[in-house]
Amino acid sequence: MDKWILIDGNSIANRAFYAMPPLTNSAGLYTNAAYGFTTMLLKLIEEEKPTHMLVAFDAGKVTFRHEGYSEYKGGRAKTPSELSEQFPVIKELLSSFGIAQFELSGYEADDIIGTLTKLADQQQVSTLVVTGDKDMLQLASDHVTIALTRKGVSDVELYDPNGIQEKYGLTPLQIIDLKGLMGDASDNIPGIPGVGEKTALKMLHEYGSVEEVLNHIGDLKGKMKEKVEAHQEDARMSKKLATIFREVPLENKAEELVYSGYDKAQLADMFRKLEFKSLIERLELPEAGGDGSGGDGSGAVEASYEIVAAADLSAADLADALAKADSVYIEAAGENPHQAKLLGLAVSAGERVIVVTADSLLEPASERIRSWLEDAAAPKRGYDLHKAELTLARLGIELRGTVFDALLIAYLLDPTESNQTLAMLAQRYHLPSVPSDEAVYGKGAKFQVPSDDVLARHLAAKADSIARLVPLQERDLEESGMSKLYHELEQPLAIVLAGMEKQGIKVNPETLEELGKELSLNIDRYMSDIYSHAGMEFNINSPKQLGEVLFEKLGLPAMKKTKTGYSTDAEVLEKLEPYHEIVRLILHYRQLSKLQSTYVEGLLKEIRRDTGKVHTYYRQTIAATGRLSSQFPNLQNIPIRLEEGRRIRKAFVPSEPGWFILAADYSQIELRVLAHISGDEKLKEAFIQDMDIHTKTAMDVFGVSAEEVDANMRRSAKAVNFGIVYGISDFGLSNNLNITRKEASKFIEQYFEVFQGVRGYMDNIVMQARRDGYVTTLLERRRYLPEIKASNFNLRSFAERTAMNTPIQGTAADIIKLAMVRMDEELREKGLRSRMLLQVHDELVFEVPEDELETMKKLVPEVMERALKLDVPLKADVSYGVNWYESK
DNA sequence: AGGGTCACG
DNA sequence: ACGTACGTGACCCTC
Repeated sequence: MDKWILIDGNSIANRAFYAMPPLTNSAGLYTNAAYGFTTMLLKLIEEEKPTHMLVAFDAGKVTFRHEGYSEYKGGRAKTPSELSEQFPVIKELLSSFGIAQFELSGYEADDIIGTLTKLADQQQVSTLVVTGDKDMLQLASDHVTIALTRKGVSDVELYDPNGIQEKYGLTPLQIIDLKGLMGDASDNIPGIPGVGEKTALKMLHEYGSVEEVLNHIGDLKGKMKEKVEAHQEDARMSKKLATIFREVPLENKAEELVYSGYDKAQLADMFRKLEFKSLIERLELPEAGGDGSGGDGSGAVEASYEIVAAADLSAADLADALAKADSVYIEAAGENPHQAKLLGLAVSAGERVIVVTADSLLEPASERIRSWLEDAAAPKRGYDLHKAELTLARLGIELRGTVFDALLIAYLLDPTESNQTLAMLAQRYHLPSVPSDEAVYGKGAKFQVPSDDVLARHLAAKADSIARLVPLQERDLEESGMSKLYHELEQPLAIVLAGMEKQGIKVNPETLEELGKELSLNIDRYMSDIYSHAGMEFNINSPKQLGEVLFEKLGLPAMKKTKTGYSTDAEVLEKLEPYHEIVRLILHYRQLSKLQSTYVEGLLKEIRRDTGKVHTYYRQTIAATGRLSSQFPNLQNIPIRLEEGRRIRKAFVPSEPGWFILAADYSQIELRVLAHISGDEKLKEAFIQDMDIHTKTAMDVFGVSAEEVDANMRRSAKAVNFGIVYGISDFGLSNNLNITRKEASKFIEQYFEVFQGVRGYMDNIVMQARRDGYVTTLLERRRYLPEIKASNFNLRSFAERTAMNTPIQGTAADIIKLAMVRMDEELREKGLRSRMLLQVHDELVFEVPEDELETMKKLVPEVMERALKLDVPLKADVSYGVNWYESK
């Protein structure tokens, strides 16, 4: 069975270019579009196993479309040189792959592909068209499926005629009419001004085609009638322009499409030239160049070190090596450091890397290494030493003297990058390549510890890589002004966090089990009620089955769709409540089963048999804003908003008899931070006078006195305040308050009238982000926002909101981190027995002996409030009780 | 493995 | 016109 894949080269190159970070090879050549294109090709070849492949490109600047309409594609921004220089590279890549490429002067890629799909239809060959251009949907048929790139390049959404019908309610050919009515700004196709997708779809559902819409102008009303009347010609021409020409003279070129696989060696050469190291690995292609000498012209430094087993060194040699250690790498298998198995460690010292396996580390002979790890005066430069500290702690080894952590620094340098592995860092800094963990260990069920030899080499490569990273990352940290943030905040915090995690918090299983029994009874009751209302049994937990019951069997109106079907989330269900009794039951069922599965059963599984405690793992290098995250279990999302769930907190108790749980949380920290960074006088004044901020906002926005603010006004003001912190949009606010966009827009305008300093901040920070490419917090934490310059409205708007939100959320994160480091010092210095256990973004939780209650009630808020001096006071409220629930 | 949903700040 | 509020993690289902 033949399978054709036809790729819109220009469209995919564009997508890849904007989806990938601005990657260059060491010669300075931009390679990001080529890289994205390549990953997509590899994926298509692997998954689709095509027998024929073609990449079509647009040729030249003028096509037949310009004959009737010279403005076609006018006003389009020039292709940036960083992209255009990659087209020859991409074409060369395609040759290496052995994939055919066409371009024909006077025609666009669409037309070539359109012509070939016509052929595919005639010959009934299953064909996949890959593009980022929605226009191409018009080519879909029984044999032709369109893969539209969604996010990035490799992620595509498939459309056949049924899919198009589902999504738009149109046939493939009507896609042309859609464009005819709404136009396309990127191709400078005018359409009818004022008609967007929504209006166009409505018209087409009613009349079927552009021509029929024009025949029924009489039925239209008001402004819309005038516009359609005035732009009839535009609509007709737009339809013509949007029609893909399917008669390109290609003669018998179809034979050239045959694809018979790529030549590994040839492709490897190309990948080496472009320095696609991870792809070379992925193909299991031989690594670049010979070892040591020669080089491959990539400019990468060659690794050269001797790997020595610690056991083979004399005591004197080992002591000598440890004294001049450049770096250490400690390997643990498993994601959860409270359970991870230590595999071994490697210390890089000059020309040698000393390797110790996990087993031998615990033997008496390794005493010298253990004491080195515990020696606070011996500096450790490593990678993810927070995790290492926890893993070692379970073996009775206390890691001390951390001065440099490549992971933590990589995170500060780019907190949005999720792949901060040493393999990736080595590549980014053009260091000798480090194999990926996946390549060495396998992943998932296939995970396997390799032979001692292979393991030693892997650990050595990592330790060596860290040693090489030290000067480079230190330079970058200094250049970006984050040295102080690292040395005085993040690194000390890592130690404090590890202490909290090792301590753990006691959870009473009986309390949870009791709650679980009660939940079980109720869940069963709701289940049978739901079944009887539905008239059948089904899996309520399955959104798919639930959707079918609600929207097909019971015929409730579907409000929202997801990628895979009907949306049944709480927002939708709440709107459906009046239609059917079952909806309320489902909402309750969902609430209860969430509590049962995640918080009763989930938490019970995490309680350590021996200590009765749960030990979370705070991750310091995940959140893009600088916040912490919490895993295994997540103790930052324990229920509180609803009473039923809040009762879970009764299970969190002190670990010593007679002690108390004490919790302190910042009041309105984000809005206080906003008052400070925006300098807004009104907002500052509100906090200086310690007013209820939402009431105050309502007073100012609605122009009423405190007594006149009713519950509804306060609720609106609260939503506006939230919106402000998130980077407000009228759409978001309207959604939240269930009001029209117009009304939301008016609210926002009124807010900005009053809080002009806030408006100034919002405008300013977006400009700043555009100018610098990043935004910062008060402590100089940085977040890059490359998409702030995107031409795609969505991407750009997202980046703009992020620019507004990150300095606020990030500064709040800075502040509580400062408070934690200070608090840890205070507890130590004052010799208090109280322990800091948890952080929940704006809240700190302690366990406190009774005789320290008075001290802590004063000390904790004081430390939190003095963590950083702002133009407005910080405020922390404190409370305590016999469990977390009671400390409210 | 990825999507949907929902818990928190 | 474009279609979203900012930041996370866990559980369940589906493929």
